[in-house]
Amino acid sequence: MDDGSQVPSSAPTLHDVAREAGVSIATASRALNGSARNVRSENASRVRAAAAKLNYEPHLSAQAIAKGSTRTVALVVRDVADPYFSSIAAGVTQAAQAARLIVTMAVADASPERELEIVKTLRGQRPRVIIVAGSRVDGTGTRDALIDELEEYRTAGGRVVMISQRDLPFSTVTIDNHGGAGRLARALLDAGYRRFAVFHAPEAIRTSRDRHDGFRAGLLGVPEPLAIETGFTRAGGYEAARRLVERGFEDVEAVFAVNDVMAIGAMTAFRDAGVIPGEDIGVAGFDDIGSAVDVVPALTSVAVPLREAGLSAMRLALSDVDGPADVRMPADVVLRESTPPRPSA
Amino acid sequence: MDDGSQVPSSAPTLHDVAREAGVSIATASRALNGSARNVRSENASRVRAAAAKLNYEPHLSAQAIAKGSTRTVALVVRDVADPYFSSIAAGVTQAAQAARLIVTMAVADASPERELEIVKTLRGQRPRVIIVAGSRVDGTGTRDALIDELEEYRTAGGRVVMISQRDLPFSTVTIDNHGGAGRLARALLDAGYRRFAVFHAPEAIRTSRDRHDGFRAGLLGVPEPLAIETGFTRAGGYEAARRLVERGFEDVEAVFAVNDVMAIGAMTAFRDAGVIPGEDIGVAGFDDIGSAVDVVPALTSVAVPLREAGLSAMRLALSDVDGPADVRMPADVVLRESTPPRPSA
DNA sequence: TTGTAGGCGTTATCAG
DNA sequence: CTGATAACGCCTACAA
Repeated sequence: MDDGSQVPSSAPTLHDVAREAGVSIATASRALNGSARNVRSENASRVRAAAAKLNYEPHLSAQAIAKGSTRTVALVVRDVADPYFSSIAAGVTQAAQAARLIVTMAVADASPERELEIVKTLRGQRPRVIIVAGSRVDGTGTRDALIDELEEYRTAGGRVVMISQRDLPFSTVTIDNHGGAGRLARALLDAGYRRFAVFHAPEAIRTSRDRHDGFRAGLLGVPEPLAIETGFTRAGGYEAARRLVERGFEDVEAVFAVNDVMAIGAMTAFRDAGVIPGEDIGVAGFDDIGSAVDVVPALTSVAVPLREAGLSAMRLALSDVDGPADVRMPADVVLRESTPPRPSA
Repeated sequence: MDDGSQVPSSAPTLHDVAREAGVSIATASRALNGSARNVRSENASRVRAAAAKLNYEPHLSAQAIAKGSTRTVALVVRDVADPYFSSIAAGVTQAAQAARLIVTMAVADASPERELEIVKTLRGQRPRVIIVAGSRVDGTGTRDALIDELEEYRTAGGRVVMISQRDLPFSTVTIDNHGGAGRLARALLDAGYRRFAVFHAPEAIRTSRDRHDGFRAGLLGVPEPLAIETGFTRAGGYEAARRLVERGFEDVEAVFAVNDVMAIGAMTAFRDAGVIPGEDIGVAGFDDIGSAVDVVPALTSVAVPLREAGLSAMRLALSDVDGPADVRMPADVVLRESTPPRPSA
């Protein structure tokens, strides 16, 4: 009646709960979260009842400043829509929710500058953890700035985990790119392939370089593969395949695209050009994303447990190791119809 | 020398900046963000210099409680790894970053209870906006609880936007599921198909039901399609196709799976059973996810601008309309090789 | 233009 | 076991 508040009354506070329960604000606080043992059980239930009645939810920001720490983990990815990153994100959020942590996500697009800027503003959140996923371009000046930024964050008490960015002074979850690609090379040799092309991204993209290098390292006693540089995306793969077809591909029996989306784009390009993948030319990728099995022919790839990588990253962040720790995710070859055994020439 | 702090000195505060610049805390605050006009430019630059030197970032939680509002957008999705949701998430984060907002993400898995719980704890963040994406099961008791929760949040000053959940008292971005499916039906009729099967999810999943209904509504003068209920996932599509093959499919010329991942799973199942999609049987999906064109035969689908939906959701949230507003995303048929024109019988 | 002081919603300390 | 009261880091009248 006399309340008359039609304005957006903001959410109830601890104060309201305490008043409703007829206790002090301190008691209410203790009953709700603190070492609850020290509050008379009758009062405790009064408080809980009041909280329930008012549908009270504690103000996380207020808690954060009072306690001096948040329950937030910040995740930086290059592109959420990319299955590679969204799988990692799924793993991270799963582990975070299990630990009752909130994950905030930022997208760095393709630019290292943006990534730096993001990490800067992320620090404002005072997250417990910052996880940076993504194959960052290295060699740029912003790289050092990024490291400084993260190191400062860490000395301020934060935890940093990198996914797939080795050689940085932080805990890292790495994918065995080099080894996996090497094993793929040998598997293809075993299947009878001898002459290869590699569709790779610019050297600055570490993941691409590692896979490319690993593949070449696995190749023994066969000619150096033809290297075609292109974008790290589906479109890149498509375009590289088209270039290969235009150039003529009599001297290549199979192509290795450094990731699956590129490989799938390449397969489509081949088909569009009348070249049948798996028949006229072998195709292999890396990552073993879900659609690898739905494509025709099913794509030979190297399986990387992306979701697991996200889980591991959180685990690494939460475990209280002192120095930077490393976890290496396996990468196992999965042969499928896109690279059928080839009668040795 | 006398400082002796080796412990994780926490991040610099405004206090530190002020001291470094030799001004009061208030002046520092004003120089950094407030109506900066009222501070002598010399002091202003001293403060900025000090902030830069200390690498100061304002504590967002502190700002939040001081100002009484955050710069956070909370996004609830069913599964980040699903391309449907990750595309929406990409749109949301893009728009949010443009508006200098932080997005926090929570994953509701498959359970409505979990969704309710999430929205509850989300309120603790006091986000400016809550966006709920995903085709929620309706008819459950938790549905009403969810609505209550969100309504309370809104009266407390928050903004709510639903994606793809019509008939709720909130602003909504809907996909034209019914219309799109109807147009697909007519396009298939035009292509000469007459007898259909529909792979759909349980009735409680609204999106599935709408697409199913829309498809039937578009069918004129042909027999009622065979309905096969299954899961809303790739595995569901696979399994439904296998069931169809086992049952015998002489009486069906094409199947409509209510989403692309189901359709793609179905195509793989057909192939595994020796049935060639696009030749022995037509297949169509819905969503037009990226891999629809990479699959063979390329999948006929209904294109839904998912990323745009995410952008629209943010726009809706930020625009200051009074009542719930609605935005409807178009859904356009894309015919591809999985449903080649069929010589009318 | 600047500084002082009070307040935001919690937690934590410290007497009662 | 409970209740004042002082933080936490920042913003913003209000006063100087």
